[in-house]
Amino acid sequence: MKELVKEKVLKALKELYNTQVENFKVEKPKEEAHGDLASNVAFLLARELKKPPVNIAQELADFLSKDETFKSVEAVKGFINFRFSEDFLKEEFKKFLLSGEAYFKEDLGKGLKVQLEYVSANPTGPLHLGHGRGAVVGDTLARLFKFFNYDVTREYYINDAGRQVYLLGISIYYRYLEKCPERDEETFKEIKEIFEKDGYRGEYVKEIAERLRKLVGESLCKPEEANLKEVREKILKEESIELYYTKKYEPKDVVDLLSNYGLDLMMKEIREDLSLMDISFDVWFSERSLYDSGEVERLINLLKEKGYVYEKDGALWLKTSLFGDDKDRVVKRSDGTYTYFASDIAYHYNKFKRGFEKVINVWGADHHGYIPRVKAALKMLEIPEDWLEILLVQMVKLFREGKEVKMSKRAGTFVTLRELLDEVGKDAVRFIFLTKRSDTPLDFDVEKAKEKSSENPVYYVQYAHARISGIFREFKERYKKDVSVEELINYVQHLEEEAEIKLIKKVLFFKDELVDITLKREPHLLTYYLIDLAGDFHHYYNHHRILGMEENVMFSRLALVKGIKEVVRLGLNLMGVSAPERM
RNA sequence: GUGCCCGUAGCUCAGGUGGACAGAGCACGGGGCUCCGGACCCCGGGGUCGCGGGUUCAAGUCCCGCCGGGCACACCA
Repeated sequence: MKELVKEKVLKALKELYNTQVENFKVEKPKEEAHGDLASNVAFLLARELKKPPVNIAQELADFLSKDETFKSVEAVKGFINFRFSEDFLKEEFKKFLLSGEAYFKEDLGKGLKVQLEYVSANPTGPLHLGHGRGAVVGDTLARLFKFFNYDVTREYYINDAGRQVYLLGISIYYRYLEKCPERDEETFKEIKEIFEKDGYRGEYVKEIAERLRKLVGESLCKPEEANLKEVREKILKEESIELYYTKKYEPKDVVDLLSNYGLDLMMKEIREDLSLMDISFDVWFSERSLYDSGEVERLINLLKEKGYVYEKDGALWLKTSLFGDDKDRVVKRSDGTYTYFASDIAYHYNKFKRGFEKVINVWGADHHGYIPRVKAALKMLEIPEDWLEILLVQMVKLFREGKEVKMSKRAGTFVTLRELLDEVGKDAVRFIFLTKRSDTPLDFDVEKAKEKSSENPVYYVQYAHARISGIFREFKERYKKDVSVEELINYVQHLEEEAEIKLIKKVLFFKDELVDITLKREPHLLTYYLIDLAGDFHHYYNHHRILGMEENVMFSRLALVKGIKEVVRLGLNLMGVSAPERM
């Protein structure tokens, strides 16, 4: 709708003044009294035309008034207020009814190759609420991009390398050794020391250790007597879960073996958690593969050739401070190993080489200090500045009975994403994660999420959908037949009431809304639109009967609610929330 | 200490590339179908948009300072 008006304004400018402006706005005014859409063009032209905005607005309004698209075009204090004619709106609404969601599609993306990377949680523990929020934001954006014809790749970067993976192995081994009837005390002491300092203390580690014990018995209690090869084969043979890391990587010692085994189990958990939320990925990208292929090393060499690497204190440093970072960063430690930053640059370079034209990373907000160094590295590689976009997602706080549930891995009061999903369900989780701008912290009230009332926006919106479905069910029941949209569109002309025209507008404006949400990367606005639309519908429904009215009234109203249902369905769908036929 | 984000009604928050009298939900008070789903609807009171300057025809929105809150500042990932 906005585009249409913009075009008309541009045409008018050309005819009246033979001029063009770029950055004028056509927007939905806050006040309905100011029309369906309003524009500020006149203000922007005042200087060039050497006329007061009020006069320009008047001239434009007079000119555009002739257009049948509009019921009225008025100049008010320099603004131009547009009001669509009802005939135009009804014709558009019919088009929408016939074509369904396709009516809202537009070739925004033009097939642009976009990669969205999100979640990418460390495979050393279960997903927590923050990961879930990132997952929902990323997934919803992916759906929106697809809708507008971007060529989207959804990717999960698995941090399966480095010290954390080693610590996972240590932690599993510690929990395993704890329960050994007889064990090598020397080894136990050594492992225990590392564990107590940096180990993962969650229950899930114990579970992995127990699962391991079932497979291999006590054969790892005394590592010097253990036959690593046999143990590994035993695991591969007995374990019912598909093992990737355990199979692919020859372990150098027991801890290494357990690291791989742990990774396999954790990744399985993570995939399951995500699929419970209907979230899936096109690519699962392994950090370790960047080392295997030599990409990390080659990348550092490339940066060396470009003269951005120097040695200090036995380590290799990257001159990120040249490109806006606070200080230079280590890429290769004095012990010869690479830092996470090094592989991360290689990862981004890899994305670039894969031909993505736009890359969007959805990161936890605690990573914001990390952004400048990544951006600096990309500049060194001469990758365009706007190629990488980073969206930060703030943490989620859990509230139960009005009190914050403090999360601490150590205290054991850690609520996982899985637990929340089990308790309140996918729809509520996905919807509520999108009820706030993603860059501000979110308070998640468990009781409200479970409540089936207007306290809970999920139900409010879903209820609108179910109610409309109910109307059509009842129609079929009473009249023993279905109605097709082809029949319904013939009655659209009979929608005359103000509330009905208002609803038609609301429905048709969904397209502008979607475009806006996509370009601004603010999927939370989807929830606000839907709550608003659902509210308008509930209001309408409470004041207007549909079934049993005389033919023109009944069928025109059926057409109207059919359209609303379709928009609610599409909106929920883009958020990955179900649109139930009954509740 | 430095950097980033935030401060809008009693509570939770929209609005933030400046634009027309500041919005919603909840809570609080009062009301609503013999009839399509009451998980709904209607009415009401409620705000110096943290404070102080500045830019502008126009500031909740942009700039500066201050106050209050969050996060980040490793040869961790």
